[in-house]
Amino acid sequence: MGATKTDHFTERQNQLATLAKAIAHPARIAILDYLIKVDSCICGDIVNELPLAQPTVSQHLKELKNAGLIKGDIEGNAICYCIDENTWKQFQDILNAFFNGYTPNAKSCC
Amino acid sequence: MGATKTDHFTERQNQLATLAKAIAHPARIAILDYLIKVDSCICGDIVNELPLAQPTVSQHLKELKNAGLIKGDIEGNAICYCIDENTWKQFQDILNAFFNGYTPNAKSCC
DNA sequence: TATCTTAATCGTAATATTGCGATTAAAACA
DNA sequence: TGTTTTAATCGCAATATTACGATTAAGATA
Repeated sequence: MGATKTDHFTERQNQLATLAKAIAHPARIAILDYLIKVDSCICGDIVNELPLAQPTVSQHLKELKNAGLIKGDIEGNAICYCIDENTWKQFQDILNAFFNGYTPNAKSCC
Repeated sequence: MGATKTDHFTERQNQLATLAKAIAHPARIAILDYLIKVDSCICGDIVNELPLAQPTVSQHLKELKNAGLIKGDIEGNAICYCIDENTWKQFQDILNAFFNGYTPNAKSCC
């Protein structure tokens, strides 16, 4: 055990969970914060910004890329990362739909 | 290693990550979906709704309660859970602020 | 070509999460 | 009181995540 039973849940529930997981680490939030701040996406000085070693940052970048939140372009021997506009908006919509799905109800018991 | 280096990130970054982590599991999304659906929060039949054993569900409920997303009232020997309206709204605001913080920029390199 | 720079990948250790059987605690009920 | 119901907690096994040193691959540069 220890493995999530993804096949028993709906595709939407799994997607939402995966999406949340992608941003469920302060380093990944910090990376996204940085990419937003410097918006013309300077590359590997992300490593200088973060209190983490290069392989660790690389691993977090990979996860963000897998989630689709960022993309990277090769530029010489450096790599230039930035927010993926489309996925970003999509994520925002999915999360909004989820949170807007709840409307407080007076007859709730607690 | 293996432990997240929370102390090197800002409080906001950690809060956002913790928040995301709370909903980063399909079972927890499913629990929230269910609580939203039945809005007058029926209790432990959450277990019947989910493909998971009672202790597992109990553990997920505990995590959601820790995050503040749900609260529980004792009702006889059963316990009645429901969405915590205030935290829910707060989460929505925090996530919105994060996602709205990015505005697509033409001069992005990729 | 040899060297430097940049960033991915490999391998491994430490820790966290997920899941559940067994047990427990507390209230309901016979 | 003894039994049933409900849900938390304990203890453990399986797996996932986080972190990083060492290595590697590829382009830049001398």
